[in-house]
Amino acid sequence: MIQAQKGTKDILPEDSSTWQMMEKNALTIFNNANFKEIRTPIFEATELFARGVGDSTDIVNKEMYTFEKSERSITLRPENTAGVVRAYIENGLHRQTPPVKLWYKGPMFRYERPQAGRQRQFHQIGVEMFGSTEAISDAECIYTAIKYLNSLGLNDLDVEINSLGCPKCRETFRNKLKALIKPDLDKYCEDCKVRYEKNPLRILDCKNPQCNELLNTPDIQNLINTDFICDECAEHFSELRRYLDELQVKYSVNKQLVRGLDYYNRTVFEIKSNNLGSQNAVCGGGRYDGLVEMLGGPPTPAIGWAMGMERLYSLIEKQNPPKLDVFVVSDNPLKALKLCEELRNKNISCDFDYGARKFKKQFEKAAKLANFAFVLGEEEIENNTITVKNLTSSHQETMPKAEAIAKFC
RNA sequence: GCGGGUAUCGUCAAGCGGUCAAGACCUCGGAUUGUGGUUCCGAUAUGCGUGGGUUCGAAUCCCACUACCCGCCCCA
Repeated sequence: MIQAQKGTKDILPEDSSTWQMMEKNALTIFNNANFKEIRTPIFEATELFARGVGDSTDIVNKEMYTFEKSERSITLRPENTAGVVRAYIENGLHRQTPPVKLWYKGPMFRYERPQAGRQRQFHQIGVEMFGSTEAISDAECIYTAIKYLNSLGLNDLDVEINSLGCPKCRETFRNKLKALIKPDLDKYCEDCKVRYEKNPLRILDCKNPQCNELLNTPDIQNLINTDFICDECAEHFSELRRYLDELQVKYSVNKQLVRGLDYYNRTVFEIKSNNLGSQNAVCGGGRYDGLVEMLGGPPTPAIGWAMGMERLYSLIEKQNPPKLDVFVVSDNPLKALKLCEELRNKNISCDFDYGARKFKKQFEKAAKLANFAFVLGEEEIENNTITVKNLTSSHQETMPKAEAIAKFC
């Protein structure tokens, strides 16, 4: 027996109403806020992710599904920001009046050990906004995420924000941090030694107790807690905070929030739930003002976020699959099919029994699947009538066919 | 890459070395021929993840393998 691959899952019919609800809410909320949907390919040139996501990230170093085809190196997208940026540049979307607001949803692929809230193929839904540095766009971006989550019935969530500063102030901070870490570098974990060279900020994110201990010196804590970012970035951040306050968004500032992707600068944020187990982030995002230019486009500020749909799914209340409007009960399958088609053309959902089984069996099935039964037996066929039975109240009535159909239009 | 756990019908699940591998749900059929959601009856694993071994005898004990799940790391 061939099984689904490790870390992949079938989304079964019983789950589909819930998934459709997630998608429907996204469509209305994002459309209303002038986000346009974009769909990019599921595979891209490996180099796009190596450069776009960053070669110091775990995603690029050990989690990509990469293969060679016709001497090209191809990778299944591990996230969608790099792909959207590529499409933005390639299709000249930067010629449109800014800001350009996009949203997407679709499967992503990361080769990791699966566990609760983590699969190898999973789905993300996200937004990207290009062309504005204004803090108000950061605020709208975060607000849109919260609004979407609320629409799914998720209100008990923790929003954390931080500012990483711009490349300039980050450089200063980075050097100061490296200087403070250097004397004890050999005591840090292997990962952190690599991070020290490639992306020292990520050391702040390390979960290793030993490293945490080492970071817990007055000098380092002082550096983290003193605003290391430049005046301009600080102003941007406080502006954002003011906007969020005005929008009555509850958040906390987490100075150690760094995010694992290299492209972020200034604003970063995460939205977490306590009901998820250890993979507790439902949403992560931030500003990436340098990425468009780095991938060959004109200098363009941008900000975005992504949510893990499977994580959302496990948090939201499951939707019951909707019942059919009508189930046709008949001992003449062909006539039943024809009646069904007539109903379907009028946008009435319906089905019938292929086996011309006993009416008892057909009613059993009707009650399970539909709100109404249309009985089309010999008598009804002869008189061109239908017996309409309300399966909730058990009330039934025979009437001309046209009248029965009209009742549902 | 490193820890821990579990594998019995489509699903949940009992079984702890000895007649035919409980039970429940689902599905299908029946309870005098066209009316359901209640009730009653019946059907449905020569099979207990795979391969070895121990034993007169194994789903039950031992070994190996495989798969999946959970945690670390990281991320959504």
